[in-house]
Amino acid sequence: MFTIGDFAAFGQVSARMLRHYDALGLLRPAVVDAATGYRYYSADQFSRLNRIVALKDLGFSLQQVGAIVDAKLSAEELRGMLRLRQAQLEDDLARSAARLTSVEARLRLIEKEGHMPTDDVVLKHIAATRVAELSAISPSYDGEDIGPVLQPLFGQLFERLGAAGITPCGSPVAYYEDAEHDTIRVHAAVPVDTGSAADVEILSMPELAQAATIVHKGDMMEADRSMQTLARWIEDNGYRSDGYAREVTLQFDMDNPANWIHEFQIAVTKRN
Amino acid sequence: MFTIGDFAAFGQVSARMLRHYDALGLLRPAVVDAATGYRYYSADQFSRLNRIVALKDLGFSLQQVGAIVDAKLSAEELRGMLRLRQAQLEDDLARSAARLTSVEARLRLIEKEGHMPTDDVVLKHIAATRVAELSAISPSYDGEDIGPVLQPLFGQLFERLGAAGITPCGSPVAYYEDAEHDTIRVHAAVPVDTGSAADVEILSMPELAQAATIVHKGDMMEADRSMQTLARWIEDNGYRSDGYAREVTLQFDMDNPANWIHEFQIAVTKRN
DNA sequence: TCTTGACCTTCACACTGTGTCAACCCGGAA
DNA sequence: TTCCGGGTTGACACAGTGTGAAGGTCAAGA
Repeated sequence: MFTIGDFAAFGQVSARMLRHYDALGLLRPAVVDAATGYRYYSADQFSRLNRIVALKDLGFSLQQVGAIVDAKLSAEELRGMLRLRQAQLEDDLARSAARLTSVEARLRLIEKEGHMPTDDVVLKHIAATRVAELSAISPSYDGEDIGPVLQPLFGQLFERLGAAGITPCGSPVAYYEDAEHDTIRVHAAVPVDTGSAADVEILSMPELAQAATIVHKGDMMEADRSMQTLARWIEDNGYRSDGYAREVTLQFDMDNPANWIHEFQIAVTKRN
Repeated sequence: MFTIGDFAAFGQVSARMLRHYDALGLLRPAVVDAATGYRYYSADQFSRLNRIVALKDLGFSLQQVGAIVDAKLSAEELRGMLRLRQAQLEDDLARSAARLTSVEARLRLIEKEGHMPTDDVVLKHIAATRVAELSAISPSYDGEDIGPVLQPLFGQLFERLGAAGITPCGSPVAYYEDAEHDTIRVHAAVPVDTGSAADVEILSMPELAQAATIVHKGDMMEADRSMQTLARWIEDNGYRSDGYAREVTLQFDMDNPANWIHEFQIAVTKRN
């Protein structure tokens, strides 16, 4: 017979936990003194305790551990749980690794620049969106060329939507595609719930499973700054980017580009 | 201006969390309607939200995130936090990997044997212990040889301790060393707090930083069964064992070895 | 102007595993 | 008998997030 303290010390758990396991019915003391309430454990309860500890160390919750040790599960179910756990652990592993690269990337940045960046890149999932859009050709992927194409395009788009009585249900998005002869097709799109109009195209912008995003404040002429930060983050964190960035307009000010706020979203996949 | 729902949807957090961040002072809405209490966020708060999300994704607690984004920290402190985090992540990574091998080992076992083992191996840290002991030579490391040496040794040990008025403060431990001419030195030890006697040796059994342990029920003649389970676990989980196992007596019955309960403890280190 | 449905508010409880604190009781040694 | 270490119960705390109830608001359509 062991007192709770002795049993705990030997079993690598705290007395607190043994009481908790008692309360959960996971491990009942062999004897409880009716008068004093003292718990006494027998030596052969160590094997049950060990099962519990071993399972817990595998990362199972106490509830799962309870189900397993009380053999409420067939071998088949058990295998299922283990497989599930295995998958979760592989996931954990990947996530930890990704965090580690991120932290290391930040450390390198801080060593090099003496401070941490304040424009932060965030990985997002972007759902497919139904949009109304117009598109046109720009001679190059260059702020100077694109602006003059995009602005009137949005103007026209909103005008036509207004005429058709359609209200946008989200922020305007610009996106780009390579077109013939090294030109760029520029799309001006805006999410809409429902409705259609003959003079705008309605389509679904595909989801981006993983997109690296950054918020850019100010004139699009200075978009390069943010795009470089983004590119560097992608490089440093072990991703590869894919295609052109989408530009979501979060704040627009007709008169003062310095007040503009956009989010750039670029699809990425893990390298290796 | 975004309502909390829109801001949340765009920022990849739940509205619940935005309220929580507000409560923590981590991210206050740009405007709160005095009459209705509605929170409204401005577009340029996305960059702060992104910082928060990015830092949180690195695994920092909200409190730490708060300290970091409010720039209460020098670059030096920041670097310290990142280094610490880096170390923790490396740790996480190792732990996840170890769990994964364990789970995989169990899956293999279950595939091969159709059920999960009920004798569970647990990794423990064993602290250095002050013990009183006697030792003798056994011709081999073999149940048949060791038993007859060990039993009387413990008898004598307890007798002498009793005579010296010393009370053990833990369970008896047997351990082994190679001796000359392929013989084995057998130690019969028992933890004592204090006191000494001329006719027993007092020494400190060294700690075992990592020991794989298993509970063995029954006669020591059948110790092999448990030792094999132990050896296999060590192999399957990517450890290497080191020296002989210690045998801790948890339950002793003079008359019936079937009631004996021992724990075997063997020092291990990670392979690779 | 009224209804409706989606969205907002606060408050509160839940989860998990563990530590810690308080107030009090018990067992064995001096 | 007294004292101390250790036992008992009960409660609160952490962190981050989900969920639900009870009720107020906004915007669009009838």
